[in-house]
Amino acid sequence: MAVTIGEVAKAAGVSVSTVSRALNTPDLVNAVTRQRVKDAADRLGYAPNPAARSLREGRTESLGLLIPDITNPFFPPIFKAMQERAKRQGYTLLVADSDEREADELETIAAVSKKVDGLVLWASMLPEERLAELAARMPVVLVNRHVPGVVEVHVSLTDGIAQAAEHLKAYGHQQCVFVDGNGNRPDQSRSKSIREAFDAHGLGLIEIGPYEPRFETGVHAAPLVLAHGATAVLAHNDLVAMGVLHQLAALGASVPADVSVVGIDDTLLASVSTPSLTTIRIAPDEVATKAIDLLIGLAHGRQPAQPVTEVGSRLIPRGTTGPASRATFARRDDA
Amino acid sequence: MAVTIGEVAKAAGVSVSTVSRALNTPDLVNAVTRQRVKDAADRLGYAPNPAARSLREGRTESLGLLIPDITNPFFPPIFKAMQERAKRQGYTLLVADSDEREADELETIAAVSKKVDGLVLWASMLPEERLAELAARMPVVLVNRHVPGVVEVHVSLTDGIAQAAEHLKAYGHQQCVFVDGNGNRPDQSRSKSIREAFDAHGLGLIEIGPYEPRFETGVHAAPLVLAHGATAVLAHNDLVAMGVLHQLAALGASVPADVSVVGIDDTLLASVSTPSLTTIRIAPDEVATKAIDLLIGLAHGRQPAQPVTEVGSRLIPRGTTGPASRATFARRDDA
DNA sequence: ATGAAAGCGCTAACAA
DNA sequence: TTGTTAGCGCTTTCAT
Repeated sequence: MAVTIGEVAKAAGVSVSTVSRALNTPDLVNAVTRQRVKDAADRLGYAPNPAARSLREGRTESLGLLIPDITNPFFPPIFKAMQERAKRQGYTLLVADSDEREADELETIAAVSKKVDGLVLWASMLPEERLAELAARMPVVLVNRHVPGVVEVHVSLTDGIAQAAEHLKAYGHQQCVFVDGNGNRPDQSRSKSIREAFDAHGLGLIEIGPYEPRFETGVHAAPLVLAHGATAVLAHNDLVAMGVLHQLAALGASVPADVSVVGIDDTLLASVSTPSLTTIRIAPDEVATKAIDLLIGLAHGRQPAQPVTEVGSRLIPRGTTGPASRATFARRDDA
Repeated sequence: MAVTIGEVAKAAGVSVSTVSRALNTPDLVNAVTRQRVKDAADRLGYAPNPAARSLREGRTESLGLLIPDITNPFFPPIFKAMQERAKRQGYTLLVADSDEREADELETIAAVSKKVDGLVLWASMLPEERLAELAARMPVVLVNRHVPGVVEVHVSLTDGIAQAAEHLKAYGHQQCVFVDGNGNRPDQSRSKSIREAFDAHGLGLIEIGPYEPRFETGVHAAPLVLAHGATAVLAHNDLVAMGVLHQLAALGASVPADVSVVGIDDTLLASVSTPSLTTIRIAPDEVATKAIDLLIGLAHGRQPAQPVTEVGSRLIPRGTTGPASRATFARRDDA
């Protein structure tokens, strides 16, 4: 067992309460005693036992983050930023991956909830009532789910999508395809805001899906894009976009000469693809900071003024978008 | 505060020790009492307070995993597999990202070590003595670091590299470039085993680097590959390989017709690239399982028979490797 | 300014 | 088979 407060007390020739005070509320102890205690603590390599402290205080100084799938390259930067932010405020961040399965998510929450002071639930699969219940029992911040009365950070793609529409319009595109990869996840369909933005810019939009947000979805979608005679594709996310790029190449269509492609998320995939992928970026640091700050606030009993915090997005133009081809690939094929 | 063992005891009309026993060592209590206790516990939604249990038991039922950078797509599957494995044995896995900075790593270890029963340190940046010290104080499993006497899982690229050499040889390649992206990380240079394997197969090998393991390293390396007249590249990892692919395309060289490219790690990048990337795979589940099992063993006082456990690798042939071009790209350029 | 002691929730002696 | 109780390490009254 490690060194305890009692041993420090003995070494410094004071009582345990003095040690506790010297370390936690230094103003309450005489300067020389304080120094003596601190020296002893350093010398012995004392560190408070978090379990004892938690038991006494009823707080763990830890936060939990539940995400659907850490292998989705969208999440690691988020986690990293949250961990950073939490650490700066003296909290440890505990991540858990729910694998997008409701049962696993429940199990994980059960296992983790008692070990943390609050939870960030990202795109939870749980039904609304369950989330409401949970939020009534402990501090909870939802991301990309909406439950009335529960604190939420809402990642809005509106700006990024509008910019994408404008970008494609400026390049002369007229007919686009949106590859929906939302499956049947709650509260997250991107379809509506995309339709609105494209309508507003007078761009033709064909939606296909919903499918699962996988590479193969993009592969599947690519020939449909050509068949529809569209010159641009907006994919559900970067991974799907990569599938589109892959299959367009296999079909002999070049990007962006024949077809322009836009992703969503600005993951590592976007920057390493060839050509590099035009995509819509949500500032991971901003979401992370807001969610963590809100959660720590809740853990300290501070309810935010607004239950919903918005985080914006923007287009990152890269190499997969360009002028619309005069003849669509399909028609050119006929020639 | 949540429901305690005392409340369950009262509800069931028994003492707290009976509740504890009914839940932890059911054989020690009368069947009907046991049932009564369990019912009461369920009804009240009782879950033991982990802080109290930890304090009492001296164990946390948590494990820590320290990795250099979670945004490296190599790690998420590892984490996921470890979390899975740990969960199955009743442990919570706590990941922390050290950002490849020794100071951060130390700080993180300080923050986390008291909250867990043991640590998996992946490619730690700490000096050997520090690791030895730490391992003397608590259960530690090293991955990709070697410190005498400390339990270690060693990921061996030997098999995968040998298969890559054989694969390239069979395709008629004669001159290859290895892009070293190891920087100055301890114990992890891939150079030696690569040289040995290529020598053994009579393949010419030019090493460039060491650089940092980044996309830009691959971009930088691509023209050098052509300048050396090589027809194949083995990159430090998939990310570097992606850089090579990107820049080869920019230089007008096609893959695999002009140059074959092999990565290492078999990350998501490899499967989504165009063409898909031939790479060397280390089974993430195997490393994860071994490391976690070893660590849990140590936490229970079981020293492994062998301090070092080996995990192998194998080549995953995909679309970036093919027959060597008769004329190298550089020479063809002269024509 | 400092010390003594209670008590957070739990498990495991020890008693009965 | 069950109950009583000590004690894990810590913070915080309450005294002094």
